[in-house]
Amino acid sequence: MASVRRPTRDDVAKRAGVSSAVVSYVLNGGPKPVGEDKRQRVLIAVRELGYYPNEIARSLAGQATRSIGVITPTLVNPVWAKLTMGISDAISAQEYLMIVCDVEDQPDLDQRYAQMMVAKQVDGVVLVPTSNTPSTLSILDRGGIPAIVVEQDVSDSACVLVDALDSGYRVTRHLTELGHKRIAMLRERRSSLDSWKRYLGYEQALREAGLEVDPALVDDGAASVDGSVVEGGIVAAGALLDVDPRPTAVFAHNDLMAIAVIQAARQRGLRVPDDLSVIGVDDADAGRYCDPPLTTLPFPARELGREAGTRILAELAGEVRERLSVLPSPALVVRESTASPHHLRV
Amino acid sequence: MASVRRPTRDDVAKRAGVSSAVVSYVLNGGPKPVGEDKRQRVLIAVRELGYYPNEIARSLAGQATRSIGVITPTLVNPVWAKLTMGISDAISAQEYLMIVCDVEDQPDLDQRYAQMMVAKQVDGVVLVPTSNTPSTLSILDRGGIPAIVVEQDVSDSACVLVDALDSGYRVTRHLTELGHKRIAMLRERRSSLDSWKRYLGYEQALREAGLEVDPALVDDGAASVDGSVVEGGIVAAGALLDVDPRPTAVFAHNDLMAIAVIQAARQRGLRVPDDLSVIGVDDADAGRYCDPPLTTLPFPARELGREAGTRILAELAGEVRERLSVLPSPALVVRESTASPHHLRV
DNA sequence: CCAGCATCCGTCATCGATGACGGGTGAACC
DNA sequence: GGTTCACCCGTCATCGATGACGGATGCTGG
Repeated sequence: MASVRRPTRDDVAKRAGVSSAVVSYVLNGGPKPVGEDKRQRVLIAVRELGYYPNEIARSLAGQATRSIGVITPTLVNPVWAKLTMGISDAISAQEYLMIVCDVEDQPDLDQRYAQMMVAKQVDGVVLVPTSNTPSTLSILDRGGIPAIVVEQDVSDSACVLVDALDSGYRVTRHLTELGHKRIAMLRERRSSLDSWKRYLGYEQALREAGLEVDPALVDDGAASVDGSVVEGGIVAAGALLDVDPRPTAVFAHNDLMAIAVIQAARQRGLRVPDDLSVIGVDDADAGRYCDPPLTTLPFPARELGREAGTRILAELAGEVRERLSVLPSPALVVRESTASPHHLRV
Repeated sequence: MASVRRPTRDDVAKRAGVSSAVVSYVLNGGPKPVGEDKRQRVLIAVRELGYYPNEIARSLAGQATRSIGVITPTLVNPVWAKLTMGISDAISAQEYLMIVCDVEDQPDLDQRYAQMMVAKQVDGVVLVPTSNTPSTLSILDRGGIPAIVVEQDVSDSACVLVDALDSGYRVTRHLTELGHKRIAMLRERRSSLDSWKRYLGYEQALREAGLEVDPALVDDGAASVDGSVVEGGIVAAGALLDVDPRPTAVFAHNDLMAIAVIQAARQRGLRVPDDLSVIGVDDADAGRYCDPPLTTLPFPARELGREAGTRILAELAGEVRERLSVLPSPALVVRESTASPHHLRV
């Protein structure tokens, strides 16, 4: 374990035979120019000592810590993991570091983390929806820390989200174009905003296709299916499949719920896509390799994160932007879980 | 945007009519006791002002930043994401924060991150294998920052890893117990240590079952299959399946490669598990929902992370431990991709 | 009544940087 | 040769905490 004290700026100054301010000037481009000879001597001393400034001290003196906090539900859900990487993409290019806090359903942990962010003086925070966004936001606000909210539209706060209405519309449109008339939607209770907007897109696509919205075909699922538990979803999916007349297609809130639908269908002896088309959202690994491979609308998590990171940095730079950033979903990935309904096929 | 200056310790002192040292004493349990009246006044002032110490300043003065750095290949791979959460489990309980750096195959980025960790004075670093571990370690070491390496056995460094030999042994044993005689192994080139140790376990299990190790049945796969690309693995898997006489079981390095094996088998008209048993490692989502559901040995990523976090903290506390922590794998999850070989069944 | 000793608490140097400010130096010009 | 002005660069207050150190206060006992 190295225990030699790291060289400080004063050490450099001494070795170069200049004052410590000059070292700062050379390194940070001070307000005044520095003579060429001294500049060289500083540079040499820096190299010889392997000096680099202590960020902690720099943060104290300056006002910035060059770090961004990320408060997220859980990295176990690949969507949030990708989002986090997107943030990293955007900020690491500017030499910012990322402090990651995963809340994972622990009540009030988001607020405690927010408090720690304030104490640690991060320059900004990206907040992925957790239990109590508003109070978390107000802690940050009181601490004077700019925040940007992802996938939630909180009034007065900068937000980044995907165009969920369009997502719902495009998914549903894919099904109507295949000729489906009875299209069910399996929503998710928790992420209400998204689910609701997708529902509006669903309605819109149905209307455009001249179809009625049948409330019996819309279900709010069970508890959220977060990264692993399909089992719970199977029950909800089953309810949808038992409606009479049975739907010929199901639009599930995410891929895991879509897989639940597939399994529920299998339990009832229905074949996918012959008897039932199923479509999800996210483009999760599980959907890619399940049977049949799932048609899905990818969720642009990484791009979302990138946008969030970029916006936070822009805000720090004093740029003003629209309060909302709305990103489009990528193109639909059509695999084998969707097809025209039976009666239309040869 | 709140812009009012946060109260400082001096503000508290002034309001309580005491000196600033007393505030510190009350808050941190100073070396000397504080009179009850003043203590109360400080506490009241703290509450009224909503004061909490500035961590940056505290870090400068004290020597600790109460933060741990994590340098990881990518959070897109759920294994590392879970590992990261495990670290968080361990350290957040002690009010430590986690700085996450994902390197994602960018050469030298690990070293740049290490340098930033030193500059930021994190108290410790958990290093998940990236391209050049040794030089990254030496940067940290020169900076006087304790590090712990995960899933790599670097001499002289504290390491945390799973008992890969035992993993390989148990996976293979499952197959021999089912009665398989020709068992292939699909290794991974990149994470050589793990793959090699599992191979040793594989050998051991074969020997115990009185079987020969046939080099033709061991393949080093193509490039790593990291979180998404199964396609590349299919080719390597195919080569294994074309050996004559054909293996009746394949032990794949991870679930995604196992899925590749399943797909290669399907391309050849082989049925799993009737004609071929397939087993993977990790317990990934994809394996749970693929067809047939994959038998797999879960990889205790979260526990690994927890152990790494705990050890770093222990080291900071001055506790001395064994250089190596070796964790066992969890119990095998038997699903439907493994069965007794054809000729043994009724 | 005062020395002696606890007990409290305030002063201040320190951590390692930043950058405003002002003083010194030398060249140019009159 | 003296003034003036640029141009450099060193001094020092500051950021917001910590905690060693020693001074003041009050109580006790001789």
